[in-house]
Amino acid sequence: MVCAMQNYDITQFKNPLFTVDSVLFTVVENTLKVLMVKRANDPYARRWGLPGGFVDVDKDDDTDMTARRKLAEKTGLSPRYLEQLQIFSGINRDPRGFSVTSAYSALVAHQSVETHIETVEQAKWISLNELSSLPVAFDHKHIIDIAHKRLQQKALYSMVPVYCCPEQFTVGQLKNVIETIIEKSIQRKSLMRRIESSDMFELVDEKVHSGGRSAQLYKTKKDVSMTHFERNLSV
Amino acid sequence: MVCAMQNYDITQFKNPLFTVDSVLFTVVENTLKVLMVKRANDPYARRWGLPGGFVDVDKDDDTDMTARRKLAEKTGLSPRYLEQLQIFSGINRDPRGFSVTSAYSALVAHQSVETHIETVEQAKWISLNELSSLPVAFDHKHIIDIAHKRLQQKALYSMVPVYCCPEQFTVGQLKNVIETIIEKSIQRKSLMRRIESSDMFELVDEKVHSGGRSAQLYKTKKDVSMTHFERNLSV
DNA sequence: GGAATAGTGTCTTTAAGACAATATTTT
DNA sequence: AAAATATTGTCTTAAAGACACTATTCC
Repeated sequence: MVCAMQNYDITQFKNPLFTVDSVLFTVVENTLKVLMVKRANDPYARRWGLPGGFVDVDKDDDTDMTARRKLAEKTGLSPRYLEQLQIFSGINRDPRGFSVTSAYSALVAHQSVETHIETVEQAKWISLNELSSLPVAFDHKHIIDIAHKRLQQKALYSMVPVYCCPEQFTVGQLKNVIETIIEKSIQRKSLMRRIESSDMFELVDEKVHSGGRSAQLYKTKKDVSMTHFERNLSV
Repeated sequence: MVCAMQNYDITQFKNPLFTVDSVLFTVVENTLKVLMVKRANDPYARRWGLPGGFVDVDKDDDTDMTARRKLAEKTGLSPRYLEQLQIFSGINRDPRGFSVTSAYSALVAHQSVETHIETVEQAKWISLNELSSLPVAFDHKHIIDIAHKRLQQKALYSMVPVYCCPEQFTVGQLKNVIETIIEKSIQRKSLMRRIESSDMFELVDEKVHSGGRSAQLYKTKKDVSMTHFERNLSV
Protein backbone atom coordinates (compact mmCIF):
# COMPACT_ATOMS: atom_id res chain seq x y z
CA MET A 1 0.00 0.00 0.00
CA VAL A 2 2.22 2.74 -1.27
CA CYS A 3 1.12 5.81 -3.12
CA ALA A 4 3.01 8.48 -4.98
CA MET A 5 3.22 11.51 -2.79
CA GLN A 6 5.53 14.41 -2.41
CA ASN A 7 8.13 13.82 0.28
CA TYR A 8 6.57 10.56 1.17
CA ASP A 9 7.62 9.27 4.53
CA ILE A 10 6.58 5.96 6.01
CA THR A 11 6.36 7.36 9.50
CA GLN A 12 3.97 10.03 8.42
CA PHE A 13 1.71 7.41 7.00
CA LYS A 14 1.09 5.82 10.36
CA ASN A 15 0.85 9.16 12.07
CA PRO A 16 -1.73 9.01 14.83
CA LEU A 17 -5.05 10.74 14.41
CA PHE A 18 -4.64 14.19 15.90
CA THR A 19 -7.49 16.35 17.14
CA VAL A 20 -8.04 19.37 19.32
CA ASP A 21 -10.87 19.51 21.85
CA SER A 22 -11.91 22.20 24.28
CA VAL A 23 -13.53 22.05 27.66
CA LEU A 24 -15.34 25.36 27.77
CA PHE A 25 -16.62 26.16 31.24
CA THR A 26 -19.04 28.75 32.42
CA VAL A 27 -20.76 29.40 35.73
CA VAL A 28 -24.45 30.13 35.70
CA GLU A 29 -26.52 30.38 38.88
CA ASN A 30 -23.99 28.65 41.10
CA THR A 31 -23.58 25.78 38.70
CA LEU A 32 -20.51 24.92 36.68
CA LYS A 33 -21.42 23.98 33.15
CA VAL A 34 -19.50 22.66 30.17
CA LEU A 35 -20.33 23.29 26.56
CA MET A 36 -21.12 20.05 24.76
CA VAL A 37 -21.97 19.54 21.12
CA LYS A 38 -24.02 16.79 19.55
CA ARG A 39 -21.80 14.79 17.24
CA ALA A 40 -23.01 14.62 13.66
CA ASN A 41 -20.71 11.83 12.50
CA ASP A 42 -19.34 8.52 13.59
CA PRO A 43 -17.71 7.49 15.75
CA TYR A 44 -20.22 8.20 18.50
CA ALA A 45 -22.70 9.93 16.16
CA ARG A 46 -25.50 11.72 18.02
CA ARG A 47 -23.72 11.54 21.35
CA TRP A 48 -22.59 14.59 23.24
CA GLY A 49 -18.91 15.39 22.92
CA LEU A 50 -16.48 18.21 23.43
CA PRO A 51 -16.33 20.90 20.74
CA GLY A 52 -13.26 20.28 18.64
CA GLY A 53 -11.93 18.62 15.56
CA PHE A 54 -9.03 18.25 13.22
CA VAL A 55 -6.37 20.82 12.57
CA ASP A 56 -6.81 22.59 9.26
CA VAL A 57 -3.23 23.19 8.20
CA ASP A 58 -4.37 25.82 5.73
CA LYS A 59 -6.27 27.89 8.26
CA ASP A 60 -4.54 27.29 11.57
CA ASP A 61 -1.17 28.71 12.56
CA ASP A 62 -1.07 26.45 15.59
CA THR A 63 -3.37 24.33 17.72
CA ASP A 64 -4.53 27.28 19.81
CA MET A 65 -6.02 28.63 16.66
CA THR A 66 -7.62 25.30 15.91
CA ALA A 67 -9.26 25.33 19.32
CA ARG A 68 -10.53 28.88 18.83
CA ARG A 69 -11.71 28.23 15.30
CA LYS A 70 -13.66 25.16 16.31
CA LEU A 71 -15.29 26.96 19.21
CA ALA A 72 -16.24 29.82 16.94
CA GLU A 73 -17.61 27.50 14.27
CA LYS A 74 -19.75 25.54 16.68
CA THR A 75 -20.85 28.28 19.02
CA GLY A 76 -19.96 31.65 17.54
CA LEU A 77 -17.93 32.72 20.52
CA SER A 78 -14.35 33.44 21.41
CA PRO A 79 -13.41 32.79 25.03
CA ARG A 80 -11.23 35.29 26.87
CA TYR A 81 -9.37 32.47 28.55
CA LEU A 82 -8.01 29.50 26.60
CA GLU A 83 -5.13 27.36 27.76
CA GLN A 84 -3.69 23.98 26.97
CA LEU A 85 -4.70 21.33 29.41
CA GLN A 86 -2.82 18.21 28.35
CA ILE A 87 -2.91 15.63 25.66
CA PHE A 88 -4.80 12.38 25.88
CA SER A 89 -3.54 9.58 23.74
CA GLY A 90 -3.84 5.89 23.26
CA ILE A 91 -4.53 2.96 21.08
CA ASN A 92 -8.05 2.45 22.43
CA ARG A 93 -9.58 5.86 22.82
CA ASP A 94 -10.78 6.05 19.22
CA PRO A 95 -12.06 3.02 17.26
CA ARG A 96 -10.20 4.31 14.20
CA GLY A 97 -6.84 3.66 15.82
CA PHE A 98 -4.14 5.36 17.80
CA SER A 99 -5.31 8.87 18.47
CA VAL A 100 -4.14 11.94 20.25
CA THR A 101 -6.21 14.86 21.36
CA SER A 102 -4.80 18.09 22.61
CA ALA A 103 -7.31 19.22 25.20
CA TYR A 104 -7.80 22.88 25.99
CA SER A 105 -9.50 24.45 28.94
CA ALA A 106 -11.46 27.64 28.35
CA LEU A 107 -13.65 30.01 30.32
CA VAL A 108 -16.39 32.46 29.42
CA ALA A 109 -18.84 34.57 31.32
CA HIS A 110 -22.30 33.18 30.79
CA GLN A 111 -23.57 36.74 30.38
CA SER A 112 -21.52 37.09 27.21
CA VAL A 113 -22.84 33.97 25.53
CA GLU A 114 -26.42 33.41 26.52
CA THR A 115 -27.84 34.72 23.28
CA HIS A 116 -25.39 32.93 21.02
CA ILE A 117 -25.89 29.45 22.30
CA GLU A 118 -29.65 29.36 22.64
CA THR A 119 -29.96 29.45 18.89
CA VAL A 120 -27.61 26.59 18.20
CA GLU A 121 -29.50 23.35 18.31
CA GLN A 122 -26.41 21.20 18.41
CA ALA A 123 -24.64 22.88 21.31
CA LYS A 124 -25.69 22.89 24.93
CA TRP A 125 -24.37 23.88 28.34
CA ILE A 126 -24.47 20.81 30.54
CA SER A 127 -23.73 20.83 34.25
CA LEU A 128 -21.12 18.47 35.60
CA ASN A 129 -23.88 16.79 37.54
CA GLU A 130 -26.04 15.97 34.55
CA LEU A 131 -22.94 14.91 32.70
CA SER A 132 -22.15 12.14 35.13
CA SER A 133 -25.22 10.20 34.06
CA LEU A 134 -25.01 10.94 30.36
CA PRO A 135 -23.29 8.90 27.69
CA VAL A 136 -20.46 10.94 26.28
CA ALA A 137 -18.20 10.35 23.27
CA PHE A 138 -14.66 8.98 23.55
CA ASP A 139 -12.88 9.68 26.84
CA HIS A 140 -14.38 13.15 26.97
CA LYS A 141 -15.89 12.59 30.39
CA HIS A 142 -12.43 11.83 31.69
CA ILE A 143 -11.01 14.90 29.99
CA ILE A 144 -13.68 17.08 31.57
CA ASP A 145 -12.88 15.60 34.95
CA ILE A 146 -9.19 16.39 34.59
CA ALA A 147 -9.99 19.88 33.32
CA HIS A 148 -12.27 20.47 36.27
CA LYS A 149 -9.65 19.39 38.78
CA ARG A 150 -7.05 21.57 37.16
CA LEU A 151 -9.41 24.53 37.16
CA GLN A 152 -10.10 23.95 40.84
CA GLN A 153 -6.38 24.06 41.54
CA LYS A 154 -5.94 27.24 39.55
CA ALA A 155 -8.81 28.83 41.43
CA LEU A 156 -6.83 28.32 44.64
CA TYR A 157 -3.68 30.11 43.56
CA SER A 158 -4.68 32.47 40.77
CA MET A 159 -7.36 34.85 39.57
CA VAL A 160 -8.20 32.68 36.56
CA PRO A 161 -11.87 32.33 37.57
CA VAL A 162 -12.32 36.01 36.81
CA TYR A 163 -12.77 34.95 33.19
CA CYS A 164 -16.10 33.46 34.20
CA CYS A 165 -17.18 36.96 35.19
CA PRO A 166 -18.33 39.70 32.86
CA GLU A 167 -15.81 42.44 32.05
CA GLN A 168 -17.07 44.48 34.95
CA PHE A 169 -17.70 42.46 38.04
CA THR A 170 -18.22 42.75 41.76
CA VAL A 171 -16.35 40.96 44.52
CA GLY A 172 -19.54 39.06 45.23
CA GLN A 173 -19.79 37.78 41.68
CA LEU A 174 -16.19 36.64 41.65
CA LYS A 175 -16.62 35.01 45.04
CA ASN A 176 -19.61 33.10 43.73
CA VAL A 177 -17.78 31.92 40.66
CA ILE A 178 -14.80 30.72 42.69
CA GLU A 179 -16.99 28.95 45.21
CA THR A 180 -18.90 27.24 42.44
CA ILE A 181 -15.70 26.06 40.84
CA ILE A 182 -14.02 24.77 43.97
CA GLU A 183 -17.24 23.62 45.64
CA LYS A 184 -16.19 25.23 48.90
CA SER A 185 -16.85 28.60 50.41
CA ILE A 186 -14.07 31.10 50.80
CA GLN A 187 -13.54 34.18 52.91
CA ARG A 188 -14.67 37.36 51.20
CA LYS A 189 -11.87 39.10 53.06
CA SER A 190 -9.22 36.83 51.56
CA LEU A 191 -10.56 37.43 48.10
CA MET A 192 -10.52 41.20 48.59
CA ARG A 193 -6.94 41.04 49.81
CA ARG A 194 -6.02 39.13 46.68
CA ILE A 195 -7.84 41.52 44.37
CA GLU A 196 -5.90 44.32 46.01
CA SER A 197 -2.47 42.67 46.10
CA SER A 198 -2.65 41.18 42.60
CA ASP A 199 -2.81 44.66 41.18
CA MET A 200 -4.63 43.18 38.20
CA PHE A 201 -7.83 45.16 38.58
CA GLU A 202 -9.03 48.71 38.73
CA LEU A 203 -12.09 50.29 40.17
CA VAL A 204 -14.87 51.18 37.79
CA ASP A 205 -16.42 54.53 38.60
CA GLU A 206 -19.78 52.98 39.17
CA LYS A 207 -21.61 50.77 41.59
CA VAL A 208 -24.28 48.19 41.17
CA HIS A 209 -27.01 47.09 43.57
CA SER A 210 -28.59 43.76 44.18
CA GLY A 211 -30.74 43.56 47.26
CA GLY A 212 -28.43 45.34 49.67
CA ARG A 213 -25.64 47.84 49.74
CA SER A 214 -24.32 48.72 46.28
CA ALA A 215 -21.23 46.85 45.26
CA GLN A 216 -18.09 48.32 43.77
CA LEU A 217 -17.42 47.28 40.19
CA TYR A 218 -13.96 46.17 39.12
CA LYS A 219 -12.46 45.45 35.77
CA THR A 220 -9.19 43.91 34.63
CA LYS A 221 -6.48 46.42 33.81
CA LYS A 222 -5.14 46.52 30.27
CA ASP A 223 -2.34 44.08 29.45
CA VAL A 224 -1.88 42.66 32.91
CA SER A 225 -0.68 39.11 33.23
CA MET A 226 -2.29 36.59 35.49
CA THR A 227 -1.03 36.76 39.06
CA HIS A 228 -0.05 33.52 40.73
CA PHE A 229 -0.10 33.63 44.51
CA GLU A 230 2.50 31.96 46.68
CA ARG A 231 -0.13 30.27 48.75
CA ASN A 232 -3.29 28.34 48.06
CA LEU A 233 -6.56 29.23 49.60
CA SER A 234 -7.38 26.62 52.24
CA VAL A 235 -9.05 23.42 51.24
CA MET B 1 -3.27 12.59 -5.31
CA VAL B 2 -5.53 9.94 -3.88
CA CYS B 3 -4.53 6.43 -3.00
CA ALA B 4 -6.52 3.36 -2.13
CA MET B 5 -6.41 2.88 1.56
CA GLN B 6 -8.58 1.27 4.13
CA ASN B 7 -10.93 3.73 5.78
CA TYR B 8 -9.45 6.58 3.88
CA ASP B 9 -10.28 9.94 5.35
CA ILE B 10 -9.36 13.25 3.84
CA THR B 11 -8.71 14.82 7.22
CA GLN B 12 -6.23 12.17 8.12
CA PHE B 13 -4.28 12.92 5.00
CA LYS B 14 -3.45 16.41 6.13
CA ASN B 15 -2.89 15.33 9.66
CA PRO B 16 -0.05 17.32 11.16
CA LEU B 17 3.28 15.68 11.79
CA PHE B 18 3.18 14.41 15.35
CA THR B 19 6.22 13.68 17.46
CA VAL B 20 7.13 13.15 21.09
CA ASP B 21 10.21 14.77 22.62
CA SER B 22 11.61 14.61 26.13
CA VAL B 23 13.55 17.11 28.16
CA LEU B 24 15.50 14.80 30.45
CA PHE B 25 17.15 16.71 33.29
CA THR B 26 19.79 15.68 35.72
CA VAL B 27 21.85 17.54 38.28
CA VAL B 28 25.55 16.87 38.41
CA GLU B 29 27.93 18.89 40.56
CA ASN B 30 25.57 21.80 41.10
CA THR B 31 24.80 22.06 37.41
CA LEU B 32 21.51 21.34 35.72
CA LYS B 33 22.02 19.39 32.52
CA VAL B 34 19.76 18.23 29.74
CA LEU B 35 20.24 15.15 27.62
CA MET B 36 20.72 16.06 23.99
CA VAL B 37 21.16 13.73 21.04
CA LYS B 38 22.92 14.41 17.77
CA ARG B 39 20.39 14.22 14.98
CA ALA B 40 21.21 11.69 12.27
CA ASN B 41 18.69 12.87 9.69
CA ASP B 42 17.32 16.01 8.18
CA PRO B 43 15.86 18.35 9.08
CA TYR B 44 18.67 19.73 11.23
CA ALA B 45 20.97 16.74 10.63
CA ARG B 46 24.04 16.73 12.90
CA ARG B 47 22.59 19.33 15.24
CA TRP B 48 21.76 18.65 18.87
CA GLY B 49 18.12 18.03 19.58
CA LEU B 50 15.88 16.55 22.21
CA PRO B 51 15.58 12.77 22.32
CA GLY B 52 12.28 11.79 20.75
CA GLY B 53 10.59 10.79 17.58
CA PHE B 54 7.44 9.47 16.00
CA VAL B 55 4.85 7.34 17.69
CA ASP B 56 5.02 3.72 16.64
CA VAL B 57 1.40 2.70 16.74
CA ASP B 58 2.37 -0.96 16.82
CA LYS B 59 4.61 -0.63 19.85
CA ASP B 60 3.21 2.24 21.86
CA ASP B 61 0.01 2.11 23.90
CA ASP B 62 0.13 5.86 24.35
CA THR B 63 2.54 8.77 24.04
CA ASP B 64 4.01 8.21 27.50
CA MET B 65 5.25 4.93 26.16
CA THR B 66 6.62 6.62 23.08
CA ALA B 67 8.60 8.98 25.26
CA ARG B 68 9.96 6.14 27.37
CA ARG B 69 10.76 3.99 24.37
CA LYS B 70 12.67 6.75 22.65
CA LEU B 71 14.65 7.54 25.78
CA ALA B 72 15.48 3.88 26.20
CA GLU B 73 16.50 3.48 22.55
CA LYS B 74 18.77 6.48 22.58
CA THR B 75 20.22 6.24 26.05
CA GLY B 76 19.32 2.88 27.55
CA LEU B 77 17.65 4.38 30.56
CA SER B 78 14.21 4.68 32.05
CA PRO B 79 13.62 7.80 34.15
CA ARG B 80 11.74 7.49 37.45
CA TYR B 81 9.93 10.73 36.72
CA LEU B 82 8.27 11.44 33.39
CA GLU B 83 5.43 13.87 32.91
CA GLN B 84 3.77 15.69 30.09
CA LEU B 85 4.91 19.25 29.74
CA GLN B 86 2.80 20.70 26.95
CA ILE B 87 2.50 20.53 23.22
CA PHE B 88 4.27 22.85 20.84
CA SER B 89 2.68 23.30 17.48
CA GLY B 90 2.78 25.48 14.44
CA ILE B 91 3.11 25.90 10.79
CA ASN B 92 6.72 27.07 10.97
CA ARG B 93 8.43 24.93 13.55
CA ASP B 94 9.26 22.14 11.11
CA PRO B 95 10.20 22.76 7.46
CA ARG B 96 8.11 19.75 6.48
CA GLY B 97 4.91 21.52 7.45
CA PHE B 98 2.49 21.89 10.32
CA SER B 99 3.87 19.90 13.19
CA VAL B 100 3.02 19.12 16.75
CA THR B 101 5.32 17.80 19.41
CA SER B 102 4.19 16.54 22.73
CA ALA B 103 6.99 17.53 25.07
CA TYR B 104 7.73 15.56 28.21
CA SER B 105 9.77 16.55 31.19
CA ALA B 106 11.80 13.83 32.88
CA LEU B 107 14.27 13.52 35.74
CA VAL B 108 17.01 11.06 36.61
CA ALA B 109 19.71 10.87 39.20
CA HIS B 110 23.04 11.31 37.48
CA GLN B 111 24.44 8.50 39.64
CA SER B 112 22.09 6.06 37.95
CA VAL B 113 23.10 6.94 34.41
CA GLU B 114 26.73 7.90 34.32
CA THR B 115 27.89 4.59 32.91
CA HIS B 116 25.16 4.31 30.31
CA ILE B 117 25.63 7.62 28.63
CA GLU B 118 29.40 7.75 28.42
CA THR B 119 29.32 4.95 25.90
CA VAL B 120 26.78 6.53 23.60
CA GLU B 121 28.54 8.74 21.13
CA GLN B 122 25.37 10.43 19.95
CA ALA B 123 23.99 11.44 23.33
CA LYS B 124 25.39 14.01 25.69
CA TRP B 125 24.48 15.84 28.86
CA ILE B 126 24.66 19.55 28.16
CA SER B 127 24.30 22.25 30.78
CA LEU B 128 21.75 24.97 30.26
CA ASN B 129 24.61 27.42 30.11
CA GLU B 130 26.41 25.72 27.24
CA LEU B 131 23.11 25.26 25.52
CA SER B 132 22.44 28.96 25.26
CA SER B 133 25.31 29.39 22.80
CA LEU B 134 24.75 26.21 20.84
CA PRO B 135 22.68 25.78 17.71
CA VAL B 136 19.81 23.47 18.50
CA ALA B 137 17.23 21.80 16.24
CA PHE B 138 13.69 23.10 15.81
CA ASP B 139 12.29 25.08 18.74
CA HIS B 140 13.92 22.71 21.18
CA LYS B 141 15.75 25.49 22.97
CA HIS B 142 12.42 27.12 23.66
CA ILE B 143 10.96 23.82 24.85
CA ILE B 144 13.87 23.35 27.24
CA ASP B 145 13.35 26.84 28.56
CA ILE B 146 9.68 26.20 29.27
CA ALA B 147 10.50 22.83 30.84
CA HIS B 148 13.10 24.46 33.05
CA LYS B 149 10.69 27.13 34.25
CA ARG B 150 8.04 24.56 34.99
CA LEU B 151 10.52 22.42 36.88
CA GLN B 152 11.54 25.46 38.90
CA GLN B 153 7.92 26.04 39.85
CA LYS B 154 7.42 22.43 40.82
CA ALA B 155 10.53 22.57 42.97
CA LEU B 156 8.86 25.31 44.99
CA TYR B 157 5.70 23.44 45.87
CA SER B 158 6.51 19.76 45.56
CA MET B 159 9.14 17.13 46.18
CA VAL B 160 9.60 16.41 42.47
CA PRO B 161 13.34 17.20 42.59
CA VAL B 162 13.95 14.02 44.62
CA TYR B 163 13.92 12.22 41.31
CA CYS B 164 17.26 13.85 40.63
CA CYS B 165 18.58 12.11 43.75
CA PRO B 166 19.61 8.49 44.02
CA GLU B 167 17.17 6.10 45.69
CA GLN B 168 18.81 6.74 49.02
CA PHE B 169 19.62 10.35 49.63
CA THR B 170 20.51 12.82 52.34
CA VAL B 171 18.85 16.12 53.11
CA GLY B 172 22.03 17.82 51.90
CA GLN B 173 21.86 16.12 48.52
CA LEU B 174 18.23 17.03 48.03
CA LYS B 175 18.91 20.59 49.13
CA ASN B 176 21.67 20.83 46.55
CA VAL B 177 19.49 19.49 43.78
CA ILE B 178 16.69 21.91 44.60
CA GLU B 179 19.03 24.86 44.81
CA THR B 180 20.58 23.96 41.49
CA ILE B 181 17.18 23.76 39.87
CA ILE B 182 15.78 26.99 41.25
CA GLU B 183 19.10 28.85 41.23
CA LYS B 184 18.45 30.14 44.74
CA SER B 185 19.41 28.88 48.15
CA ILE B 186 16.78 27.55 50.49
CA GLN B 187 16.58 26.98 54.22
CA ARG B 188 17.66 23.51 55.23
CA LYS B 189 15.16 23.75 58.05
CA SER B 190 12.28 24.34 55.66
CA LEU B 191 13.29 21.38 53.58
CA MET B 192 13.46 19.12 56.63
CA ARG B 193 10.01 20.26 57.71
CA ARG B 194 8.70 19.36 54.29
CA ILE B 195 10.38 15.97 54.25
CA GLU B 196 8.74 15.30 57.59
CA SER B 197 5.28 16.64 56.80
CA SER B 198 5.05 15.15 53.31
CA ASP B 199 5.22 11.70 54.83
CA MET B 200 6.66 10.49 51.54
CA PHE B 201 9.97 9.27 52.92
CA GLU B 202 11.33 6.89 55.47
CA LEU B 203 14.60 6.73 57.29
CA VAL B 204 17.16 4.28 56.05
CA ASP B 205 18.92 2.51 58.89
CA GLU B 206 22.24 3.85 57.82
CA LYS B 207 24.16 7.06 57.72
CA VAL B 208 26.69 8.43 55.31
CA HIS B 209 29.58 10.82 55.92
CA SER B 210 31.06 13.51 53.79
CA GLY B 211 33.47 15.81 55.58
CA GLY B 212 31.47 16.44 58.72
CA ARG B 213 28.79 14.87 60.83
CA SER B 214 27.21 11.80 59.20
CA ALA B 215 23.96 12.45 57.42
CA GLN B 216 20.78 10.47 57.74
CA LEU B 217 19.75 8.59 54.60
CA TYR B 218 16.17 8.73 53.41
CA LYS B 219 14.30 6.87 50.73
CA THR B 220 10.89 7.23 49.17
CA LYS B 221 8.22 5.02 50.69
CA LYS B 222 6.56 2.46 48.47
CA ASP B 223 3.59 3.67 46.42
CA VAL B 224 3.39 7.16 47.81
CA SER B 225 2.06 9.88 45.58
CA MET B 226 3.80 13.19 45.15
CA THR B 227 2.91 15.70 47.86
CA HIS B 228 1.97 19.19 46.76
CA PHE B 229 2.41 21.83 49.41
CA GLU B 230 -0.06 24.65 49.93
CA ARG B 231 2.68 27.23 49.89
CA ASN B 232 5.68 27.94 47.73
CA LEU B 233 9.14 28.28 49.11
CA SER B 234 10.10 31.96 48.94
CA VAL B 235 11.51 33.38 45.76
C1' DG C 1 -36.43 50.09 61.46
C1' DG C 2 -35.34 45.43 59.42
C1' DA C 3 -33.39 42.59 55.90
C1' DA C 4 -29.92 41.98 52.78
C1' DT C 5 -25.66 42.54 50.86
C1' DA C 6 -20.92 45.13 50.89
C1' DG C 7 -16.82 46.29 53.07
C1' DT C 8 -13.40 46.96 57.26
C1' DG C 9 -10.80 45.88 61.54
C1' DT C 10 -8.33 42.88 63.94
C1' DC C 11 -7.03 38.76 66.23
C1' DT C 12 -5.67 33.91 65.28
C1' DT C 13 -3.43 30.35 62.72
C1' DT C 14 -0.14 28.15 59.74
C1' DA C 15 3.92 27.33 57.48
C1' DA C 16 8.09 29.43 55.90
C1' DG C 17 12.47 32.41 56.92
C1' DA C 18 16.32 33.52 59.80
C1' DC C 19 19.74 32.15 62.47
C1' DA C 20 21.81 30.76 66.77
C1' DA C 21 22.86 26.66 69.30
C1' DT C 22 24.04 21.92 69.52
C1' DA C 23 25.74 17.37 67.58
C1' DT C 24 28.82 14.40 65.12
C1' DT C 25 32.62 13.20 62.33
C1' DT C 26 37.31 13.76 60.22
C1' DT C 27 41.82 15.62 60.46
C1' DA D 1 40.79 21.31 69.22
C1' DA D 2 39.45 23.06 64.65
C1' DA D 3 36.88 22.50 60.53
C1' DA D 4 33.09 20.85 58.31
C1' DT D 5 28.73 19.31 57.83
C1' DA D 6 24.11 17.77 60.12
C1' DT D 7 20.27 18.65 63.12
C1' DT D 8 17.32 21.12 66.40
C1' DG D 9 15.24 25.13 68.81
C1' DT D 10 12.87 29.08 68.59
C1' DC D 11 11.66 33.62 67.33
C1' DT D 12 9.99 36.36 63.36
C1' DT D 13 7.24 37.10 59.27
C1' DA D 14 3.70 36.79 55.67
C1' DA D 15 -0.59 35.71 54.19
C1' DA D 16 -4.82 33.27 54.97
C1' DG D 17 -8.95 32.18 58.26
C1' DA D 18 -12.45 33.63 61.45
C1' DC D 19 -15.63 36.63 62.63
C1' DA D 20 -17.43 40.73 64.70
C1' DC D 21 -18.48 45.24 63.38
C1' DT D 22 -19.76 49.05 60.32
C1' DA D 23 -21.90 50.86 55.86
C1' DT D 24 -25.34 51.26 52.38
C1' DT D 25 -29.46 50.29 50.00
C1' DC D 26 -34.25 48.68 49.49
C1' DC D 27 -38.53 47.66 51.53
